Amino acid sequence: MALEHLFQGSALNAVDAKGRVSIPAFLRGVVERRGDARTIVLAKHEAFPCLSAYDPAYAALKHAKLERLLEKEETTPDAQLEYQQRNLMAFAATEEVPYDSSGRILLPPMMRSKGKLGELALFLGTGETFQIWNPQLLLDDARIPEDLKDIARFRLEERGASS
Amino acid sequence: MALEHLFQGSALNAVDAKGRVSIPAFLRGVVERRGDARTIVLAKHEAFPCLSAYDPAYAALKHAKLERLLEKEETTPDAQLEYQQRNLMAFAATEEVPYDSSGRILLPPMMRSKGKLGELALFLGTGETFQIWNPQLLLDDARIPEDLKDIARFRLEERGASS
DNA sequence: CCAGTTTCCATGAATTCCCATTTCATCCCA
DNA sequence: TGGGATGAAATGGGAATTCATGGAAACTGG
Repeated sequence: MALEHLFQGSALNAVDAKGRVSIPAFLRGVVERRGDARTIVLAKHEAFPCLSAYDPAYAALKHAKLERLLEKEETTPDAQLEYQQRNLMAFAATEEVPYDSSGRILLPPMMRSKGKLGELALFLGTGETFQIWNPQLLLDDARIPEDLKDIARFRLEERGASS
Repeated sequence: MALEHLFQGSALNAVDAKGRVSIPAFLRGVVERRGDARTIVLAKHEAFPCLSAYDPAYAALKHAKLERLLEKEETTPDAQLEYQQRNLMAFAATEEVPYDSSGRILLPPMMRSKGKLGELALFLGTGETFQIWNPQLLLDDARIPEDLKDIARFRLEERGASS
């Protein structure tokens, strides 16, 4: 899977009282170049305490990949079950939300809770997808490289918050 | 990974009050021959106190290499985590910036801080990528060969600055 | 009619774009 | 050979646009 347009860079944006967040313009640019939707798909990240996000076109791609995998593999009960589970996670456990003309989404309460997001949302590009973190949780996570935490700290200072 | 066009040469350019720097024309030439983008990717260098820079096509190549590695490796939790970490460093810890018609980029504040760049930026071609240094830090680094420091000193004198 | 949403507009800051100036190397021609 | 003339590159400043974000207005279902 070689994608032309990759999510890259970092930004720290505010979540307002209504639960709105601006998706950084440089990430929106990638979403719109990959497909023409002004929509993103949100999911709980499978390993980290944050959200994983991507565009609908990428979701379709991932689905096609799963289908091909199923056809290749033996249709053992195990493989079938795993396929069902993955499909559930990929579609039932995600939410698709549009962003408005100013580039903001309304963070669905369930996702906000799943991602443990507070007043600040840290956006991190990771190539095929991007992540949305509560910056404090990232700083507290032992699995995150120190250089990346430095970036989070810089973004926090930039905004005038103390880490 | 055999690249046809390699970054080489050195130049010392000014960073203006708005944080803009001209990318030397001979480096821009390589960027545009490798792909057709007029953008460069900036990252903190992993060993030296400077920035590492390259073109988006090279970034995509590096990404594809990572993907292939993941597919080969066993999908142990360890391998998965390492993959996540590398992806974060490769994409979240970098910034892609376009250069304008006159060949200048706006140095993102975070990168300027990470690279400890002041009013002068020393560009050094290193083949697959190039580096951007604060010239004084290069002169102060014990790991840098004396001959290279001579080049830096020459560039500084050329410009009328004292080393 | 009210609470929760969604849409729309307002603003200040940041960033991009555009044009002017300068410097330097190269070229050309008297 | 000695000046210009030419062109590419780097740099400076200001105008125009975009972006993130706050708040008001309109809408909706109950």
